[in-house]
Amino acid sequence: MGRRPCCSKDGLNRGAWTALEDRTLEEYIQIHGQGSWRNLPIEAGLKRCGKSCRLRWLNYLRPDIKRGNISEEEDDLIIRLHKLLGNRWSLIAGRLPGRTDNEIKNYWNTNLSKKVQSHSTSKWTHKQSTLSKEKRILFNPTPPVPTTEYRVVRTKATSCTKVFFTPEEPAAVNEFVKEKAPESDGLLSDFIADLDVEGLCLSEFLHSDFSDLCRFDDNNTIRLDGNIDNNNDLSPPISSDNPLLFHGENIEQYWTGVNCIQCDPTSDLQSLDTFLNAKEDW
DNA sequence: AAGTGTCCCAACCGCACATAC
DNA sequence: GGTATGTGCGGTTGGGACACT
Repeated sequence: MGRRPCCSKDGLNRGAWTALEDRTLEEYIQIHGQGSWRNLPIEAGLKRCGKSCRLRWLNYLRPDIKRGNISEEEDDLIIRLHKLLGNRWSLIAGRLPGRTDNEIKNYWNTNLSKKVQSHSTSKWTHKQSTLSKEKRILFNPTPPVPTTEYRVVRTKATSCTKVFFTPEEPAAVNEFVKEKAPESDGLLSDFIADLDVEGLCLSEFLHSDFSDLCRFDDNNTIRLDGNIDNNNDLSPPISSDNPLLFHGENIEQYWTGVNCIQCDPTSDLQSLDTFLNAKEDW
C-alpha cells in the first residue's frame, strides 16, 4: 500500500504566493497558532497544500525572520558550522537567529560553496597531517575527494542522536551525562542538544555514521571496530582485533578535552569555540 | 532595444522520523 | 506490531531579475 500524498494537488494554487494569501495565512496563524498544517488551508480558506503553508510561514511570514543581507559574521559562522555539521541546514540555522534553513542552504549553494571550494584542498592536506591517527579516525571530516565506496552519512540530526548511544545506555555513560549536563536530568536527547550547543565537539561525532561501527561491550566500553573505509592513509585500520576503545574518562577526554576542540592550535575551530562561548543565548 | 546566458531564491518534492490508532 | 498520518528535513527545480553581448 502506497503512502497517501500529503494533499490532493487538484485545484490548488502553486508557485509564488500572493499578498492576499500571505495575509490570510498570517491572520489565521495569529488567531489559531501554527500546527495542524494539513487542515490549516481548508480552515483558513487557502487553496494551498498544508506543506506549502508551513513552508511559507516558516521561511517568510514568521515575525522573527531576519531580513536583509547576511553579514560577514554570519557568513563566517555558516562556513565554520558547515565544516562541523555538514549539510544539516536546520542545525546551522538554529545557530543563526532569524535565519531559516532554506535561506542558509540557498546562500551556501550560491555563494559560500564556491568560496570554500577554492580553499579546501590545501587546508585539508594540512589539517590531516597535524592530527594524530586516532583523531583522524574519530573526527574525520568529509574528504574533498570522493571515494569509490563511500560510507553513507546520515544528514538528519534526529538520526544521528540515535547512532551513538545503545539502547542499553550503560551506566558509565549515564553518569557522564548527569555530570556534564545535570539540567538534562540524565536524558540523552537533552544531553545531545546541550553538548551540541556548548561544546560542538560532538558535532564531529554527528558528522560520522557510527551506527555500524560503535557498540558497548560488557565493561561499558565503547568499541570502534568496524572497517573504516576511506582513502586517508589510516593504517592499520581499526578492526575487531585492533579496536579503538573508550572507557569512562577516555570518553570525556575526547568530548571535552582540549584535543577535541583545538586539535590544531591554529585551527579555526578554536576561534569558533571562543565565539560560541561568548554568546550567552546559544 | 532585443536576445541570450547566468544567478538567485522561493517553492516544490520525496523521504525519514515520530506519533497516534 | 503494523499501518496511517503529521511533520520536518535536505535536495532540486522553475522562473524572475539581472548582466552581458
